[in-house]
Amino acid sequence: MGRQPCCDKLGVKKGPWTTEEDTKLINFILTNGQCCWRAVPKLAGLRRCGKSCRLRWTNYLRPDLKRGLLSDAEEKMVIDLHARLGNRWSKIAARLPGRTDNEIKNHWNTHIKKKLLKMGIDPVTHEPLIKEENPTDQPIQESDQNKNNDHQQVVVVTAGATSSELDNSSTSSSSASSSENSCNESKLVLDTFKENDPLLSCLLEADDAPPLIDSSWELPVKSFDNNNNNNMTSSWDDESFNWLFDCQDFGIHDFGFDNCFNDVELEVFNTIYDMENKK
DNA sequence: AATGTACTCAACCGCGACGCG
DNA sequence: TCGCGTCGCGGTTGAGTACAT
Repeated sequence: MGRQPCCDKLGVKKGPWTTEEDTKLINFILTNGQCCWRAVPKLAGLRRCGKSCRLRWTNYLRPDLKRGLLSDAEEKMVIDLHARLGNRWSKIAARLPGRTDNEIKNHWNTHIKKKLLKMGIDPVTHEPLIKEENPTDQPIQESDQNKNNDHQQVVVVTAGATSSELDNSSTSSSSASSSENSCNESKLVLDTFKENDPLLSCLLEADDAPPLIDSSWELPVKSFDNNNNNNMTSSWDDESFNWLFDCQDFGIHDFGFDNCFNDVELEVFNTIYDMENKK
């Protein structure tokens, strides 16, 4: 007996989303918030599987998403977190505000992996790829890694920081190989690294804080006037409006938001829209 | 200009985790 | 405790695009 499909396959559309579908989904989430994803397609009038709706929203339509390539600081952060957490992209993404697990995963596979390999670093173990010095293919002990000047910074930072700083339950291969003895020594190097990288430092200092992306993400629906959905007092600021442009060159009218925002917000929106068009 | 190849990234699939009755 | 339904995650795919020949 096979597993039940996540949704009724019959009549469920697959493939790229159209602007119209995006509009429907956005309108629905904005007016109802994120509820039972399984029910979303039906309620929003979409011929999509709930899973697909959730993915589309979290990976593409969410207003707090950053677009474009990861910055150098973000890349460093991803490498460091990957060394600690392994392929737990959602955990990594949670520490990078505005970035999705899918985006980070893709970036890792297409950019970072190659970069690390070019630098002679195994992207899986974060250890040097020097066969001559390690002919038995045995994992390199951390004390040995520290002697390798060529890769010292990255290797020490990535491997050394694996020890329960972030996540005690980490099961990545690199985490499993880290030893308690070298923890303090590596921590010192990590601190040095953090000093040289303000963003990394900032993010690492917030280890005990809840995931940034979750706490900061607030749906405008909270500000809806229940008596009149058209009279929304949105919590979105100008930056959020900008997202609508940065996202995929949509305009507010494409989403049919004309009725969702009040006059002031529409005016702000139109001003931004005009500015964007003049660029 | 036409064709082949490499690359990117949105989207899908299947599985495990979790919550609830 | 067990079974079921749902959600979220990570791996993978494939369409679209860029670049090379």
